[in-house]
Amino acid sequence: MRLAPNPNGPWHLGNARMPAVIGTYKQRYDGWMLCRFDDTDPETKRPDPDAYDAILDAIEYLGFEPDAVIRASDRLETYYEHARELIELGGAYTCSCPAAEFSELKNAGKPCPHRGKDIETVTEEFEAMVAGEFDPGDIVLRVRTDIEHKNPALRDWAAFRMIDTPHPREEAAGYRCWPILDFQSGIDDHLAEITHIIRGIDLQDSARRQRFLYEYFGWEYPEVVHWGHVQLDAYDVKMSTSTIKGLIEEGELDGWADPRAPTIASLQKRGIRGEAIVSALIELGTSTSDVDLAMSSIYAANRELIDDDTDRAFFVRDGVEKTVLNGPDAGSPPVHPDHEERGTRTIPVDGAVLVEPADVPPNGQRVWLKGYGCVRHTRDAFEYTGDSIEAVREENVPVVHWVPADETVPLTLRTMDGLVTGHAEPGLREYSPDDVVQFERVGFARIEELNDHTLAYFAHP
RNA sequence: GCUCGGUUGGUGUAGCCCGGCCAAUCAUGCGGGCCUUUCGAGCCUGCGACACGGGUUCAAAUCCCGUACCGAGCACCA
Repeated sequence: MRLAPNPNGPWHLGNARMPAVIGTYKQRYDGWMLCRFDDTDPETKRPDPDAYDAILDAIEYLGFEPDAVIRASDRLETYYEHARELIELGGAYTCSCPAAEFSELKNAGKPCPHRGKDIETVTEEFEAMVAGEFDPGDIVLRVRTDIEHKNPALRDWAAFRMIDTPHPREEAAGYRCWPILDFQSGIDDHLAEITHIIRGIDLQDSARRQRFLYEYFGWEYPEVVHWGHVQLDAYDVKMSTSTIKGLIEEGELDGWADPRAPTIASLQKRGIRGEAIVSALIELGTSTSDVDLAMSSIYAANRELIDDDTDRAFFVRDGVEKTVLNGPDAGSPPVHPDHEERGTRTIPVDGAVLVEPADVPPNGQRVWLKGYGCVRHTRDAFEYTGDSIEAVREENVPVVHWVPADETVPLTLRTMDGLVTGHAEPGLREYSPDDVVQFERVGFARIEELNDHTLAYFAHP
């Protein structure tokens, strides 16, 4: 199996489908998996030098490890060798038609004048291409298929073209004659002895084109599956590498890990496990129709993975301060409601607490401060009532979260919808960056920074 | 315009190849209830789909034809 990403930027969620599905097949059938960067376009889909490692990191985060990693831009000589061989086999010719002109002929099913060139001329011209003696647009090497093939997409397709823009990788910056994906990946898949290809529906005709190549060389084409496009709900930002890249450059997004961007990096920041992403992606299967991925299915998978061992904590948004009268000195809610053995956390109450505005009961009504006890809203304070828990069970007194007014951890929660400020309980200081906690009645969050200004990323409810 | 592919509940998916076991699976979502000192978890329960029209057949989600809608390719992008 192979993953063949174009390293033109860090990954979004759609790209994760490759390792998720292909890597899972590999694991299930004890296969072999190559990661090959198909970086043969230094211009239009120009590789981003940082993306190579970012993609490898993303694959690792998702829980997979390629058995080998190669870059197409290291392998130009191999492609040239095969092009020479193909020319010898009569399977390719150099063509200097302007693109528009060739397209017209092709659509009419008519061969262009260059199709009949002899092998010597073609070889000579191809070597001149390799030597960089042509300018972009002047000439291409075409694969001779069937100019009258009923599917115009398959007729005599281009295999190599000239590009003046140097490749961003220094090792490949000297090349001017670059193969087109259909040629490059076709050759590479065979040389790497790939038996199964899984990729996007946009490459359906690509497989048909490559079969012509395989026929010339007498090779057997791998099993191939094409899947449709994935769309996400819950995001305003389109899932497209170039769109996200553009928004970052314009300053609309704060980098690839901005929670508003549907990127792998952003989900990682939010403390969502790669495994959860994989399981949601696996659920999509490999149908050729387009599919909508509900973020809720990733959240559901993640919740199942982390709920049991994630500690609980209080985080009060936009806290309203209330003096507490006649109550105990501290509250002690459990660390995890389903695991008594993990004990309780102690939250001191020094005369006043902060609660969320919506949780302040009408005057005269009671509310249960979780892990502390029942208070009644009188005048402008919370008066401890000493009621037993029966007040909650029998009399429907609401249970709310709270933090002490004095000793808190000011915290900014970064969500998909922007920043939320508030205060977390003092015990949050005991955690470390990268820890995930569940803020009760708010949701799961991953701690990013824990110094003067504490920052956490919201994962999901 | 030419070519190729697709269409099962809100979403995803199983079933389709090899017609009957499908009054259509599972998950997620949403609603209700129970439980719970979280709006989390758990338990119970409800909602909701074979795109449409013909044909073949004793029998069609499944096979054939047509229509509609969606998508992909026809790049010197990947």
